[in-house]
Amino acid sequence: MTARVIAAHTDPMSVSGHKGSGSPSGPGPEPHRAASIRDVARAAGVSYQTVSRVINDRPNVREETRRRVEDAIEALGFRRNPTAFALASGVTRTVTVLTSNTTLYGYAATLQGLEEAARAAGYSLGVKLLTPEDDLDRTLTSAVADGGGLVVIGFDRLGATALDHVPADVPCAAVVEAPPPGRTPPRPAVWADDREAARAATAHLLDLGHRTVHYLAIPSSVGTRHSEGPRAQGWRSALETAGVTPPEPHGGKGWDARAGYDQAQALAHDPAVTAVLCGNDDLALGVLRALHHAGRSVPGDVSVIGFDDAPHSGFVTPSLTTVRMDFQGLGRDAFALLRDRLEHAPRPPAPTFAGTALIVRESSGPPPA
Amino acid sequence: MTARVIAAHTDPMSVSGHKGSGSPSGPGPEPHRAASIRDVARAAGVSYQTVSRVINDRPNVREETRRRVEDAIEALGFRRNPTAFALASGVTRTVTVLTSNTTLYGYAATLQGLEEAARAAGYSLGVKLLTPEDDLDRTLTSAVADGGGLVVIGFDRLGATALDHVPADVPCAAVVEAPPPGRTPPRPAVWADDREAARAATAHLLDLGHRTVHYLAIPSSVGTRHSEGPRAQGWRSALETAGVTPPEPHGGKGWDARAGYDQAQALAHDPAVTAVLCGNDDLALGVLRALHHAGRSVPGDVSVIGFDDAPHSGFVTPSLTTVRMDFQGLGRDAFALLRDRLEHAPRPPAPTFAGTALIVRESSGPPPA
DNA sequence: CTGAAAGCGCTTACAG
DNA sequence: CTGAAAGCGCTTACAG
Repeated sequence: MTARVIAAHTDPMSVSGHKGSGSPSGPGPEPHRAASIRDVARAAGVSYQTVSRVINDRPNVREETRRRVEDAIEALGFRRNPTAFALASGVTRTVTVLTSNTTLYGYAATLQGLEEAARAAGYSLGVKLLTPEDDLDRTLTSAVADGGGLVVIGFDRLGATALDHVPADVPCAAVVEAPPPGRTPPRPAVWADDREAARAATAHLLDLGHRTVHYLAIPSSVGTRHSEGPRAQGWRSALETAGVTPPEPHGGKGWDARAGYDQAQALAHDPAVTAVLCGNDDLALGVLRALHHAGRSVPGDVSVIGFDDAPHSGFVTPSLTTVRMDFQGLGRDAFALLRDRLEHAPRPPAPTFAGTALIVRESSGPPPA
Repeated sequence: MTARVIAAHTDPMSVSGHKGSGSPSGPGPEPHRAASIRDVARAAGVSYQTVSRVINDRPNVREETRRRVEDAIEALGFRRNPTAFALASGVTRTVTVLTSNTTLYGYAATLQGLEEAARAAGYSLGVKLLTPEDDLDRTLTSAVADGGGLVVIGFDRLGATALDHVPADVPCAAVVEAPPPGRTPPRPAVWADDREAARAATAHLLDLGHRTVHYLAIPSSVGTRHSEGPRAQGWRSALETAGVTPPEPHGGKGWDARAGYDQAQALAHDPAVTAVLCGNDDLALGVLRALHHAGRSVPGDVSVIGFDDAPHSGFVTPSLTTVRMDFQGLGRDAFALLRDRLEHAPRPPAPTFAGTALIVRESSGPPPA
């Protein structure tokens, strides 16, 4: 019933504190001031500007001089101080991602794609959590002050709002739930074709013979009242195409299995319901559970389809028919967009095509006879 | 089947580039050089050192002067440049977390706890992913160069190895799988009592009447050959206490449901097996699935217990008996440890007691008669 | 209580 | 091809 904390105070001197030639305390390597550009210059017998040229791969350095400097760098274990670099050059190889969540599968996977791309490009990655209680402007200002660029994950309302508040002159890319409205998008952004994916999932159920399909929504980043998210739109459009009047959508109040369970009560107990499309897999798990408690079988009595293809969705029973998304690809693409913006790329980034795909498993089938 | 990328190049000027009084391009606010300490000083009619005093809450500033400076700060929207602050002061309010994973529940939740604590303390949080392919020393050097402190998530071998390689003079705290061996721990660290939790879970199964309990392991951060992780130890110890010879543990080759499914084949098809403790909930889901495919019911034929209590574990069928962990608490505590180290706290941090708890649900019950 | 100086580690012009 | 100067925005002593 306990978590333990143990503290070891082995080194009373802060490495970040100003150096003094303090006597080495205790065993181990003595606190070692990092070599600076001047130390390297001295060791190589050149001026420190020349060192700067070498570490920045600038031309106009004699081959032999360059070699001597490189040897000194190696010998002293020199690494350029990123803080000083940032201050002097005005360039920060940093990307800060703003997100309201880091544990839900879609968010976590997007974050991972972002991280991989950032690391590959030599960027550091920062994370700032968006919370309703927190002062949004404060969070944004502090993110901007950190330098570098911003990537906002705009899957939900909080993220979308944050995106709207990013000052126009701050380099920023976004991964969003749906294409921004209007012809001149305010920001570089990436998104998956959720609308089409939802349409295909709904059509799959209709093709199976269901007379209609109910929808349990995730909270959307776009208006809750007058408009709905792309997944809901795709569902609605598939029904309309088939000449079916869409029933009232459910949900919209949460993302997790508990929210799915709670919000599916009405659906689960309505014998007319034979097919439910869910805004994500967690919600679908909750629906499965509600159906179980209502004594209805899946897919015998009711078919259920999820969204996102979380790693465990193929291993629950019944395994979940769902839409596979490429969140990591979205993250990578968003980083690429930001980087182009940051580094003044001459050409606009090439469109990439990461896929969505309907994965049919056990939870969907024909309606009861 | 597509993800779309759209690029908007609304602002050709980089905000991070050196300012020039560039003509404002297009609509929107013109690129605005952030106010500096000198701008504030000018506006307030004082020297910039006085501004420095005010923003650092230093004494020895006349009340009226302070007020004038604060007004100027407000009027100009001044925010101290963190990069310059870091360079001049040698203090970086940044924590970089090193982790091999960001999507598995335990990692993601720990990260979230870290983020919350960091934000509350006014620290920025960076994330660096640890990969087997990557050069560990390079990753570490770059993390250290970013300044501030490190928190490494040492749940697995990669994390534990990284922790071992952190130079002794770098401020660092860790969240680890098990208490560090030896009496003088090398680093401030936090951990939960996994051993005791696994013991309790195993005892629960024994109390239910099972003759023995099998174990499906997660990969451990500690030696795979001569030693085993704390969860395995707790399981083993509970069996031994009950006078039962522990069977050979399974698993150790992966963390997710697929790994659980694959590694549970032998257990699932062995009629003598009536109880399985799993290293985490994902593994348990895979075991449930393997059992289902083998035609064995849970908990009728076999009881299954997981670890971690992931958010959906209560909503699968059968719902999972599992051990609830306080990963967020672990993250918060690790940050507190690091902060104390960074800010030279006089007192060692007080031990905190975050809980683990056995949550009994549907997947465990008495053995078949 | 307040100001003038020097410096953090680097870069970008500007000389030679 | 290489060096001396000025500056990034702030802080920490040091004067008054």
